Amino acid sequence: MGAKRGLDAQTIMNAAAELAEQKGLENISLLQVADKLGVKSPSLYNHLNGVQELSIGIAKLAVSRLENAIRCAAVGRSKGEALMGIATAYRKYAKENPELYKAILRFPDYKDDNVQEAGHAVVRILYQVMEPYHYSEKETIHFVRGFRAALHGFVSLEEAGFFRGTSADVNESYDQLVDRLISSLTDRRES
Amino acid sequence: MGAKRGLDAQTIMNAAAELAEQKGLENISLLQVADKLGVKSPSLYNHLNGVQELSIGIAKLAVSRLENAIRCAAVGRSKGEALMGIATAYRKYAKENPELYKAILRFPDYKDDNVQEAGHAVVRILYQVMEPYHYSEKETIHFVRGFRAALHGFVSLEEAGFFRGTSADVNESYDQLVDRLISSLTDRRES
DNA sequence: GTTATAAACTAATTAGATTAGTTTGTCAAT
DNA sequence: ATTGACAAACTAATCTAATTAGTTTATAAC
Repeated sequence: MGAKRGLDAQTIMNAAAELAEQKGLENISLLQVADKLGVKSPSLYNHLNGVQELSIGIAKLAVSRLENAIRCAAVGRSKGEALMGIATAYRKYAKENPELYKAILRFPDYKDDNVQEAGHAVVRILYQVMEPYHYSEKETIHFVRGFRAALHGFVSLEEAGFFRGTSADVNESYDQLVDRLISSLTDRRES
Repeated sequence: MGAKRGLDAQTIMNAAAELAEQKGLENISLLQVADKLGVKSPSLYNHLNGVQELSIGIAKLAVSRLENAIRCAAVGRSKGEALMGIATAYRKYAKENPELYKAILRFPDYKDDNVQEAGHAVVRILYQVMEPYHYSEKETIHFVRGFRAALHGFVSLEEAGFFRGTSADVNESYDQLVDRLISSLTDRRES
């Protein structure tokens, strides 16, 4: 029977990512991924070493798509405008791919250089955008950490449903948060 | 055999929380919780309806402890000082209880009034602290959402290991972030 | 003391991950 | 064109975990 050579790791990751977005990150199994691909679950072991590698693969996929989205948002813009564009793209990505977005969080643990590398991609774009401000390296790092934390915190609390109780416009809350941080930057420059 | 009446839901949650902190939130099972309590896993079903209720229980526990920690941090302080105290206590809690902290995120989904209630506890303290600023209700909500998002985002990226690559002091990054937000508040008042 | 019941138990089913060992296409060298 | 090696699929089996059904037993109320 065995129809040969149908699969590779990338195909598996794509199928898994799609399944994750449909059924939730927690609810995917090798069994279901294999089903979706028309093979038996042990066959997947020819291309990956168990379910943890599946998680890593999904996380890499998620990060590289996020990186792409925010890179696009930054081109042709600078300083505050670029940061605002990145913030908007970041939240848009998280809203459109909530399960993939969650996958990003649970992965720097994996001590895989390749993965570490991917994890820094988002930050590297922010460093580039920060260049025109001429901050010191340390000051840049501090700001970028905070900025990214704010974006991540907001979108993940939003997705988790923490902002549902109150009526105030969530877009407005996000804009205000991002504005506060960007303003704190320009204020410093002008002082 | 059956030794009777040893358990209740609270005892189970406490054991589960302890186990979660030891072995990781993902790695706890009813089997292990039951073992730790000296019973068989089906016995747990007399006190809860499956593994999801265990998650809910752990989450409630985690939130109520967090609420307690930040409430203590706020007493006797006001405005910026109170917000800074809360920020410090928030991060301290997350660092000391990383697994419990993670549990908080995956729970507002559960449509349980009791849980929703607990989820708002942290925010309610922030509303109280904001009162002296005399912001409108909507403005208060916007700020509180952003503030909380920043705290959450920072501690969860930190715990996930996203700040490991660079050498800059992480405490300093956090202080700067919180300062930026608090300053943006007082600036507004003074304008 | 008897009895009802809650709380424990055992046994069995299901889903999932993983390993071992087997089969079968495909490709490359003859 | 044939064949032999290997990669990639397979089946079978094991293990862990959740969950359900049905049974037993301690205790509290009478």
